[in-house]
Amino acid sequence: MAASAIRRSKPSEPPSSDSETRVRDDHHDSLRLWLRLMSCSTLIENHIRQRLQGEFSTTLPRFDLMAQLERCPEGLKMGELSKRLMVTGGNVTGITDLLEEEGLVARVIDSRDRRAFRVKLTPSGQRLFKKMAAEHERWIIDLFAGLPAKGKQQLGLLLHDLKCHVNRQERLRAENSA
Amino acid sequence: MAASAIRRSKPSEPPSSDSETRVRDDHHDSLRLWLRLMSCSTLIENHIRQRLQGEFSTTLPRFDLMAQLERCPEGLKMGELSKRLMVTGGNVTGITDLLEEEGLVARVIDSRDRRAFRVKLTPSGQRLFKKMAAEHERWIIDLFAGLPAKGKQQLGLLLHDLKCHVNRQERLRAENSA
DNA sequence: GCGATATATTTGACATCTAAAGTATCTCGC
DNA sequence: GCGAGATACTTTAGATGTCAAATATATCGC
Repeated sequence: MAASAIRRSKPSEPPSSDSETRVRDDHHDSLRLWLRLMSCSTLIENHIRQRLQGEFSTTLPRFDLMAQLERCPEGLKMGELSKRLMVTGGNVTGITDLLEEEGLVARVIDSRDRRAFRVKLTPSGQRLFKKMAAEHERWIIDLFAGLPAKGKQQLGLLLHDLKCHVNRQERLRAENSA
Repeated sequence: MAASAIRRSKPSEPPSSDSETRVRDDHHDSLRLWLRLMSCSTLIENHIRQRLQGEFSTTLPRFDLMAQLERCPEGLKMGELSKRLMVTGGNVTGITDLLEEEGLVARVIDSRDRRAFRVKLTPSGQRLFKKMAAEHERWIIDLFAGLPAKGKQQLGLLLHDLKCHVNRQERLRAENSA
């Protein structure tokens, strides 16, 4: 999480609309867009983080990890968790260790692959997560309450497009550098 | 940064459109919206982070801090940096320490308030940041290239609204709990 | 089967982050 | 001026994050 703020644009330019100007505006839009995305995300994230800490004495990463497990009752491998949470494997190891100490998740040996195991929610982890998820959902709903439904839908679609687009761009870059 | 993924919605519901269903859909939209926002933001953030590390051996928080200073040649107080970067003061202390060791920023004593000082970019910090900012801008432009300009503008507006809205909601909550 | 290579996870060193307590300085009321 | 409280910053302990190296096990070609 960070604000990633960049230099302001150049001071006022003459209001023309030749193609070069349009391109420059478009570039400027990209940068500004990124800053706004970042700052929205950080704002909400900090809010959720504080409430998780205040009301459940837990953290967002732990909540996120449990959320992934909750929708996979058969459990998930560490690597799978790493991919879904978009963090490194070492990080998943640490968070899983702590959740395991707290008795909320368990590492179950995978008989077919002795390198790996499945991480599962324990019954107590399931119970706790259920409570937290309900509260969490309410926080989000309240935070977004009053925003026009139409805007939310549009925003959702645009973010979906953006995500797909960025994923494509990353794939391209990976291929080119290979 | 985290993916913050939550339980999927309930399995298929009858296609009605009474007011309760609309409300439920709207709530579901809020949650999904938050997940998408988070995941877009994390995706791009990780991309930028890796490139900053790979090409300049630096990190996003350091870049962000320098970016704030670059647009304030007169320098910024630690508290001001903390607000703008949306992180705690202790965190700003740490990052500033490192940047200072690297000779990129300097703490300048404020004669009017001996508790505080102004943090400024050193000439060498200015030179380095200029280079990094140009590259960084190119990365963002490339990452967003191909996305329709109209969509970008719309997304920018919607995110702006969202940010203002969330800020209002937070203010309200703060007042109520006070 | 055996060795080369790939995959799954952990470990270690270090950079961010937070919350809370500590230190120094300012400001205001008297 | 002087003491009470506010403000600016640092420090501490601990959680989260990265990368790179280490460990253990699979898998594939031969």
